[in-house]
Amino acid sequence: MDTTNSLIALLDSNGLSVTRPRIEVFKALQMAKEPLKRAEIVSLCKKADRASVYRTLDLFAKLHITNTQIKGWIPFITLAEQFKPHHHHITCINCGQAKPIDSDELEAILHLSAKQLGFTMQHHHIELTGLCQLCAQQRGSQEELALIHNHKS
Amino acid sequence: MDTTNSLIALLDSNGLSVTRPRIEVFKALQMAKEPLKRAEIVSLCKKADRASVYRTLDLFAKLHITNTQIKGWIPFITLAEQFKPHHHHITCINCGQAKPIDSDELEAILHLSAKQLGFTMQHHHIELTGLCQLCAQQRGSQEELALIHNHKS
DNA sequence: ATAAAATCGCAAAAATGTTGCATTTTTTGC
DNA sequence: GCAAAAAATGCAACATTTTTGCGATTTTAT
Repeated sequence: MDTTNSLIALLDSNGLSVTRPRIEVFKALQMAKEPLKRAEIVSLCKKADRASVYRTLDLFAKLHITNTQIKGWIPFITLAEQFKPHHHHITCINCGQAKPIDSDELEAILHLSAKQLGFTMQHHHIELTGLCQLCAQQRGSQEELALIHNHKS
Repeated sequence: MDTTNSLIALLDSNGLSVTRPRIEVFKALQMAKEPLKRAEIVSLCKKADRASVYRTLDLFAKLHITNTQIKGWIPFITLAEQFKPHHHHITCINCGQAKPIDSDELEAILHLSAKQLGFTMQHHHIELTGLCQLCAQQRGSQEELALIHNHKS
């Protein structure tokens, strides 16, 4: 799941345009597993002009969308924590098994809902619990069993 | 008082030559009250070639003579604490007045002494106390006074 | 859909950083 | 001190990175 929506929200809330170069730079940073040099970002963003990438990175730094660290004189860039791709989990209350939920639609609707309330969402945390398929089946059997017992008694 | 001696000691102890560009870069950093860009150091060091300055700054960073911090994509350089110019004090034990002592000869002889013992001095701390001129005079008078009293008694 | 505002792409220039090698400087061992 | 050896410099060309102005395009808001 990507966090593009939070980028869009932030640009929006600052009166800045949501443009293709900005999205592309953002996605390049999201894909990257390591900090990137600006030159690397330039070559990753094939559809964006070099100047635009530089301008975008300046902007991202000012908005604290990115962080910068230095390695051998060269600045390397990473997304700030709240912009890194993330996902949520649903946990089975019976067996404890957890599975990731990774849905762009979910993210989108959260942002949209917030926006409709006049908020710009910065961050969110979601906990889901339930019964996994297997546990649901087993519990079903147990209930049948209980039913039979009840009839007997 | 400068700390050039500690630079020389460090270069020496690493089998590195003490050259004019290295001294010049070091002094430029010493004079500077703010962190400097490499390009700024280049133009401050008029007698040293640009390439030498860059090579020297690489060296200084490796030897931890300098520290680097980033400001808007650009790395800025400062001397590490132990290489910053410093001075000592002498404090009057009577009135508490302190005055700075700022002597290259003092620094030099400390380094020399250490070297003669087979050491490469990295750091030092010196405390001097004494009587300032005024307090010395006053105490002189008091002693005369005490002397008179003693004679009387 | 349209006008206004924001941003882009381009291309040229400036600034910054790097490299190989002949020459010079520094160090070392008498 | 001096000569030989080792280390580092300066030079000059080159490579890379970054900036800039401006007309064209895209985005936003009505």
